[in-house]
Amino acid sequence: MLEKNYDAGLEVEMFEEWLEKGYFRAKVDWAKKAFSVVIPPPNITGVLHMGHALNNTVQDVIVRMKRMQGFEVLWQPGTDHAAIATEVKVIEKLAEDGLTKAEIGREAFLKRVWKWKEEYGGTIVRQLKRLGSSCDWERERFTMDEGLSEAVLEVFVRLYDEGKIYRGEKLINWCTHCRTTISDAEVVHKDAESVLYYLKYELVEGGGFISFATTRPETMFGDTAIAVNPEDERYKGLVGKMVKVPFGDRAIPIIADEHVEKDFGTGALKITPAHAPNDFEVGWRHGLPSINALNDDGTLNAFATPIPGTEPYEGLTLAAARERTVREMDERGWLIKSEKIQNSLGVHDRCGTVVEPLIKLQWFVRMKELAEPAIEAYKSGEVTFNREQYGKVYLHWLNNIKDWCISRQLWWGHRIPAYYCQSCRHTVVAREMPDICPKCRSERFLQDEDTLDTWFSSALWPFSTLGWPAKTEELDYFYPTNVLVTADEIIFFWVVRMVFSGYHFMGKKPFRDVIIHGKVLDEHGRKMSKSLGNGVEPLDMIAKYGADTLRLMLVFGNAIDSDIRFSEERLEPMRNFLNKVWNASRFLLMQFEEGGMGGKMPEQAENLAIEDKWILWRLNRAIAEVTEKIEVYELGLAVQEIIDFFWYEFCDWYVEMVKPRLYKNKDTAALWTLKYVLNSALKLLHPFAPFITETIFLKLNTERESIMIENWAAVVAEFDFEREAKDIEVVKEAIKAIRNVRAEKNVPLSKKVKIIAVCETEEKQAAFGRDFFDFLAGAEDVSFRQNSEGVADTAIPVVVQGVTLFLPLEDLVDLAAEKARLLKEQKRLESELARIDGKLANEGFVKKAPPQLIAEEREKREKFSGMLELVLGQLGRM
RNA sequence: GGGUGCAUAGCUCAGUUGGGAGAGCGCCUGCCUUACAAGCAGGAUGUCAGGGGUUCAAGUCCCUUUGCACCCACCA
Repeated sequence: MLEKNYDAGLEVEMFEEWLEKGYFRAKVDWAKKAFSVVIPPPNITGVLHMGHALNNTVQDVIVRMKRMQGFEVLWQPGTDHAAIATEVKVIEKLAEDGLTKAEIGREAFLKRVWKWKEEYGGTIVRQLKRLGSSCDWERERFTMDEGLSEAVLEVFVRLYDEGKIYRGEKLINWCTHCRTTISDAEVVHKDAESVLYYLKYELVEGGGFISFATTRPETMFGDTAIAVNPEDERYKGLVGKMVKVPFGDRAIPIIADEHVEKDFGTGALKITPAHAPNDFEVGWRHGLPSINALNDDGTLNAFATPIPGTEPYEGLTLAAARERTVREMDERGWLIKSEKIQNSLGVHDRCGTVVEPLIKLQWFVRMKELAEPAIEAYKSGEVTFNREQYGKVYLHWLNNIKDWCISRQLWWGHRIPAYYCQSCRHTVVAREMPDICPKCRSERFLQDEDTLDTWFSSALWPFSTLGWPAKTEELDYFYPTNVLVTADEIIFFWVVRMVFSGYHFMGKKPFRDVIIHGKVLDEHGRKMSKSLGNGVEPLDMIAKYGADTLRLMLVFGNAIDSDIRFSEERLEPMRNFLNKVWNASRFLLMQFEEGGMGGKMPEQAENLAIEDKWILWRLNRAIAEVTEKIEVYELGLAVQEIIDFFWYEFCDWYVEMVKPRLYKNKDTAALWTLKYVLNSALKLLHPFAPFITETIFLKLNTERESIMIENWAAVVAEFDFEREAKDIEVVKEAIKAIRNVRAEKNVPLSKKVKIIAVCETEEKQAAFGRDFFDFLAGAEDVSFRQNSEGVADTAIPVVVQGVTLFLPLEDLVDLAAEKARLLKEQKRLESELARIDGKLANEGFVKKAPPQLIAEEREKREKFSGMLELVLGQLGRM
């Protein structure tokens, strides 16, 4: 017997047992079909947030169903070393002890990071387990594991040998806060209000001026030209002339370049190749020198030459320098005016610091060629997205791809395997430090100080976790994986990079389906964030409601790709549903025990009643529907169908219908059907609510081991009881109509009523003769007549398809009211018929609509006209 | 500047090959019916943002207007 309420507190123990029994374990088994998924590895700095909860619920639902369907399922778990995020955390911790990373040195620092990882890195893994994630936890990997690091080395060396990795001086994005380069994908653009300054520089000869507009006057230390559009008549005479940069007293040329827009500002543009992407291009085209006036920490360096005779600029921050340059220009009359404009600023996605474009010597991956198979993969349908729009985003990014800056000035990460000969400066890229320089025979090498972008290693995740570069059976069996579940913001960082890495190194795509799900927002539709303090801890919700409830809430009532507004109110309906499941199960268990079956049930269906056949037929539909919806990753619709079936059909109707049979004689067919349907429904629900379904399943099937290793619910061809189902639907209509009348007349269910049913066919009689009318409609008994002759005029008529039911409620009847009710019904039926007749009379419809649909319309017409006839007949009687 | 998505009941949202507008919550009425009051039964509520088009048929496809959200971007 079950307790009165489900206790979610038992979930932890249950999970431990699943682990012990090895249900999540994946092994190569060529007799079975493989199904594999790689987890988007959470950062070791992470703690479980609602986004993770959603992401992992979706994956868990899919893999749990696949496992029950008989696939050999690998859900590959693991964590990411999260280079910047982790390094920042450890630096902060160091600061608490009054230390800096420079003070303790590289080796000691890395030791501390590893220690930090041991201490905190497993937090999120424990939390994922609490959610019920059925990963093969024995295969947990970490992006800095030995094996995965070997994969990184291999990839770097191979790409270098192929000429796809190079080192070069290019304009990169520099974060002055994190003191490292970042990739384009890590720069986010924020709208900003800036000031556009109109300045002028004096011509070297002739004493004239040229004016231009800029939002960054503080970069003028790096100006190496003034550019105008070649078509611009205003400046034609000036091109080739020199102007004086007041700061440092340099002279720079006026050049013509098509990049300059005549209509913006004054039509002239200062060119600072070292500090702006466009200017870098212009400078490159014109062979201009570039002057880097910035230190790594965002202060100016010695190239920031002041106006002769003034204090140095060196050491000033950019903000301070802007203020001072503008002031000094103004004092000399070189500031014409300033105006506010809207533009956008690139900031580092991790820390929010404004990104400075700088020229630096860095490592890059040449992307153009690598991107091609990834583009083709989407175009040919080898790799799909659950929504076309995400495919477009993916394509757009790949079509406009630029080389990927992969070196980072961090210590935590995979160190770049480039070695520089200390005597001849020759570069060797190799899996390990070379013994001897191939050029000068020197034996002294220094390894590159930089590490790789975190995403460099996660790009390899689908195959590095399976043992690559070794040739493993796992790779043969589980690669490519089947589906990747993630959020849209990760498409560029990760999805794209896994795809081209997969094609390049494995010769195959890394996965077939990419499922992009929405974000979890707070109840007002805002992002959950620490600064707003509006985050909701999944673990708190799990503690209060149980993991099953949270999981259901995250997928119910939302299309998979739309954002979810989280509110505790949304958890309650799911808790209520699970409570319903629990209590229905409790009731059934009571029946089975009282039925003296002691858990032993008949193996086969025998002597099924019409309602048994109906629910089995309806179960078939539910199984087909739920399975299909999960297959196409529409989990919300799958849950909707489970609830519709279990609650509104099985509990509200079927269980009520069979109560008389249970109470009277413990009807075996009813018991069998109840158990069969409940077991099947539990299986359908299991991927979403693994804990409660396991608990109930084991109580219900004491001889079984776990619901997890049962076969997925299957559609049974023998349950093709469509005719019975139709009759039961009419019975339901009738019962609803009777309840309706009772409610209107305020007749409680406890006041029993004799019902007279006027119907022709025996099947209808069989359906309407069931004794559940007592429970469901408060009927004392149902008697049948061929026609309505002799039925008291004071009986209330209720018309459904093929049947008129009379409720003799003499003392309550109000003839006028009943007449009005029937007239209303007549009107309704007539309008339905008019609609159908309109359709059927439409030549186009009859000619072009699918025959199936036309047949349905004809059927409806027959039904409604039959009902109308009955209503009219009754009206005539009255 | 370029692109994408959203607008459906009071609220939050489903509605995926175009074929009789749905759920949850809330609201109203009545029920302590021996599985469940976290429940049961009944009820009210929609110019599916506005306009145009395609089609026998449009919440669903196309165009357009308005409002909102997001993404990309080398707008000095």
